[in-house]
Amino acid sequence: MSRVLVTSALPYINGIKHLGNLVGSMLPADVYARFMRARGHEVAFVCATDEHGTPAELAAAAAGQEVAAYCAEQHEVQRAACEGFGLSFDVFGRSSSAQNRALTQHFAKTLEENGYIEERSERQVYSPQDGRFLPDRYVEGTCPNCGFERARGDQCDNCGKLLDPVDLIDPYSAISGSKDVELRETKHLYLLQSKLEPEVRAWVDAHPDWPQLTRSIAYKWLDEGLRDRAITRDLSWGIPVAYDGAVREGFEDKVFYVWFDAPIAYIAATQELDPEGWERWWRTDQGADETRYVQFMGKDNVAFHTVSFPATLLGSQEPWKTVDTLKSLNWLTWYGGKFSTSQNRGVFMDQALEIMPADAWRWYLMANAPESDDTAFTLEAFQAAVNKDLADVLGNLVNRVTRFASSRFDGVVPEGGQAGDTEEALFAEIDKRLPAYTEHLERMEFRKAFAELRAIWAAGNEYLQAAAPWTAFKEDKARAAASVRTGLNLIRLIAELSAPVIPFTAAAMLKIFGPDADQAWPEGRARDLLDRLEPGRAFEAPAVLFRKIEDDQLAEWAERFGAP
RNA sequence: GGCGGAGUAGCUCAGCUGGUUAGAGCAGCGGAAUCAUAAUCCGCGUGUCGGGGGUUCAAGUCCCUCCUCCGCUACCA
Repeated sequence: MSRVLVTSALPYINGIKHLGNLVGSMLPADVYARFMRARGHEVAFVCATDEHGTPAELAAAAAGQEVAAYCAEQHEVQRAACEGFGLSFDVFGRSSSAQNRALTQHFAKTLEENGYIEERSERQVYSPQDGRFLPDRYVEGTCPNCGFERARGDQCDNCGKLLDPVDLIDPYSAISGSKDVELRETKHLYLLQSKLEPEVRAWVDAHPDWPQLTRSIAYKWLDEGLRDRAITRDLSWGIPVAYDGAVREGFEDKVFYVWFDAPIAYIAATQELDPEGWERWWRTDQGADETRYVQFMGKDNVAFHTVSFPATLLGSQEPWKTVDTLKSLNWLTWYGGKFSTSQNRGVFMDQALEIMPADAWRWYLMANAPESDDTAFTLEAFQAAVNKDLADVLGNLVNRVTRFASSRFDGVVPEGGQAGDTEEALFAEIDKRLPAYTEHLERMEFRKAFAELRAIWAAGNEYLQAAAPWTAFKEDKARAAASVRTGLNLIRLIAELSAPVIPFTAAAMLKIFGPDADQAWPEGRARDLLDRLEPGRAFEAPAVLFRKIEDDQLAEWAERFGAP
């Protein structure tokens, strides 16, 4: 038993997330956190909404709301959706919390005291009509390279060329469309990452076990030379640039940059979770050196977690816990293209739960997680996975065993008979697959893990087919009793093994045998694991676990969600 | 443009440091069984391993080159 800190990349506040966001970090983190808990570890599973930045302000304005009210509302919407998906966060905080404000200001102050922060002046695009400075991508204009008329200030979407807003011909505000844009002088705090490069590099060097993708992204940044970066922005919504309650002179209309405060919210959310004991998760001098810290994120986020955030932590020269293991995932695509809110392409978390139970999504998404490459989501594949894997293989196994046992053995675990060759074959298979499954989960290789789990479900059907208690019942009742008892034990075992990925279903399966079922991760030999239910114990055949997806439903969804 | 990832059966993917006839699930075809959600189980895979060139006794696996997709490229988050 040890302590495991699990964080999921923070979902941005501007609206409910789609399935790709879900499987990109929050869902795999949940599966891992559940598995770690079952293994007996003390787990803190931490997430929060990432609430600052220009998009939040714009989304609030578009909704006609004050940004604080908008964020509060959207936080609740996202929290509810996560709960619906069974995401077992120990805390789902907010980057706008008081805790995060204090911590972010603390880090900035400490970094400055250590000589890693300085003020610099620069010129940025300002829009008088919008009354705000415009981030590069909110300035649009004609591309000087290809003539595309809606090129963004950071890059042209048409020819792909990297741009500077001042390069644009006829620039205008992407927010209001105003052509009245100008360059204005503004000063900001810069984090001198260049001075922290040796520390960050040494820290990355100390983690040779990271995945190739993760390491190569980190070294890419390091090898190019870490650049100093501005950690403040000209915005009103965010964490004030203040130390000890006093706003820094000249920074009255500025806040910390969202990417500076967002990862700090991992710590702040842990404080929300455990105001007294949070330090044992985060301070290596307070026990965190015995904590294993695992982060989940999409591939776009890797640099921030391997370079930027560590630079903040290391630069503080305080004993903060840094990440031990990173799991980065690729993208889930909508039929090979991008999920898109504005163009109504794809399924979003709230819609998903309207049409199918959480476990159906959880199973499909995790069994097909985009681990090695981007992966296409299709409704057809989803239908196949739900109908075949969940309804036919798993659901039907539970149904056939419990119904047969109920009708022939009066709803109690039958006694009599002994394990024979058929059972031995099952034991052998479980003894091979269960350790493989466990190992894959330990390594966070989810596709492999759930292929193994599915094989265990199938092994149940194979066993039943071979044991054929319906035949044995007629000539050798003891033999049938032994088979049914093994089958019932198998259902319990399968429930325990399936709980990290399909927790709702697993709970329903365990309930078959009463409310007191042990939920620890199964350890030991199949022979013993499949002989835990005492004969005579009553059980109740459950309702059908999974409803199938019919073709006409699929057609309706395809229409609704914009399937190509 | 630069860096990184990926391109394997109709679909979604495995294939470790090069070594017997390239695998799994789904879909498809044939059979068995009938406890069960017409659910299960068994059997069936001649694929230019993106194209081309090279190294080697031997390459999906190493090298070169070209093509396609994706991410990052530090002011979207």
